[in-house]
Amino acid sequence: MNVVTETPQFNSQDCGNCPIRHRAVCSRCETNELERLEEIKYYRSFEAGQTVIWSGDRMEFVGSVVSGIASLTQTMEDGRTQMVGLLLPSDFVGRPGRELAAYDVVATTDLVMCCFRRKPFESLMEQTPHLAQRLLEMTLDELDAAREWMLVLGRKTAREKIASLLSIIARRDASLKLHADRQIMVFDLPLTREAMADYLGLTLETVSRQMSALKRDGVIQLKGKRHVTVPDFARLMNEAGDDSDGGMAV
Amino acid sequence: MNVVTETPQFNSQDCGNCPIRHRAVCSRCETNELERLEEIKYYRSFEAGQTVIWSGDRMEFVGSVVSGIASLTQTMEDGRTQMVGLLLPSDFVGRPGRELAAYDVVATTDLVMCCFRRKPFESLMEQTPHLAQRLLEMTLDELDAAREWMLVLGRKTAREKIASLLSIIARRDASLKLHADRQIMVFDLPLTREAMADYLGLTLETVSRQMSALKRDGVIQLKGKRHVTVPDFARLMNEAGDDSDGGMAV
DNA sequence: ACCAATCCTTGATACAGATCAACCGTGAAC
DNA sequence: GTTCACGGTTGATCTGTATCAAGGATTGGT
Repeated sequence: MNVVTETPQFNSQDCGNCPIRHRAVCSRCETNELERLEEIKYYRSFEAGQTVIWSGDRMEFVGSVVSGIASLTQTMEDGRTQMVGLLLPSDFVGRPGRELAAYDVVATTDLVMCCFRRKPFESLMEQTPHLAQRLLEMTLDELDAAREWMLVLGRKTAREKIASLLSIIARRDASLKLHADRQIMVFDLPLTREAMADYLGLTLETVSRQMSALKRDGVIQLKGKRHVTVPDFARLMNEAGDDSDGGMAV
Repeated sequence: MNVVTETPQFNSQDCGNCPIRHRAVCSRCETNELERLEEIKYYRSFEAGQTVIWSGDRMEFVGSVVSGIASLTQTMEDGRTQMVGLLLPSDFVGRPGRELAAYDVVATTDLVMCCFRRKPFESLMEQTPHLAQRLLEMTLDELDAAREWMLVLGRKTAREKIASLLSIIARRDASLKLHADRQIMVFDLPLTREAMADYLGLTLETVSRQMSALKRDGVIQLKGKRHVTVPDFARLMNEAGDDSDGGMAV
């Protein structure tokens, strides 16, 4: 348990990002349910690189990412690792009903999480039907993301994999400008080359080479190692092997 | 819509396999809810190779596999395909709230599905909290399976991939004998070499070669192309690169 | 009995990405 | 100011899997 601070540095209003609470504030919630959710809520902060929870640890909480980025990682005995999920703000962590964590959760940037103690959360879920419905929606979205990623891992080339990852991060993180008829996107990569490799099922050398190739070919521009400009988002999508309309699975 | 028969060849009692109905028959269900579930239920049969639904089609139903095996498949414009899910008996198909199918669903063997018309199922779900809770559990299990598969696709060798697939099928399908201290498992492969390749992110030639190699090395025995005997399940698990205890993510 | 269609196996060769290795740039510690 | 650690780049070479190609086994149709 690598807790750095447990300072409640947000008040209730700041938690709009949290899909659980956000959804809880709805016409169907009775006041006391909302209060009970507040009672079991607390914040935790982590520094980049810290492990939030180890696979096999007892899960004392569920919660969602308020700010920063975390990753879900699986590791084989011989050290091969595969990132199985990227947790961006508003993503949910933890599984109601599960005692032990199945994956390592690592903060890849400084991270703030909105947590709920698991046991009381579970009982609240039984009494508050729309909590389960909301979690179901979120879980189905995650399942879609995982399946989309299976196509990336199983069938795409290294170059397509990189482009796929960049377009996912751009879609969720980038500041966007419209320029003539192109979408220009600018963002900071929250991942090291090694973390990108672990997500993409590649080595860090291959990631580095393909990043250089995409830069050379004008698909992206790099300032430093991490600051990325995508001059034409449709081109990036095309490099990723996806439909140019940028549509997600519907 | 490749419906072959819509004959209700099962009566209510036969549907014990269906997790939705199974769960519906519980102390918390009021009789009229159960009756409403019966009203919107119907069976559909498919022959091996038939497409249950195409990606992009309107989803008229959700449901679960009663017998046989189906696969969820994604295809890129250039024809590369990746299987993103294997649907075994009791697995759920379809997403409440989604209008259009995101994946092709194909019967890989003769298949019987227990279906519920989607719209009424959705309203029933809103009124019957434990249906959403049950679906949440099932979806979380699928998410775990998808993430386990991401490790297979991203980091395992061809030989390990084959062993992983065989052990998954063996765990769910095989008849099991205990012999001395070994677990002997016998089952029929429900997939062609090509379907295995699509699941594993390989070519069918590589699948064939690795099957031959596993046979040569005594990890499996083959009678014909499809009938598989695993003389020592722990050995197969070891070949898959997993813990020898055979445990799933918990 | 023959043919055609599937599904599968095996061999030869090509190539994408892994591996091994050297080196660069930056920022923190002393 | 030097050193060290870390993240990143690039080059040379190796190798696992894809690709291309030929042919075998089984099944069903005529």
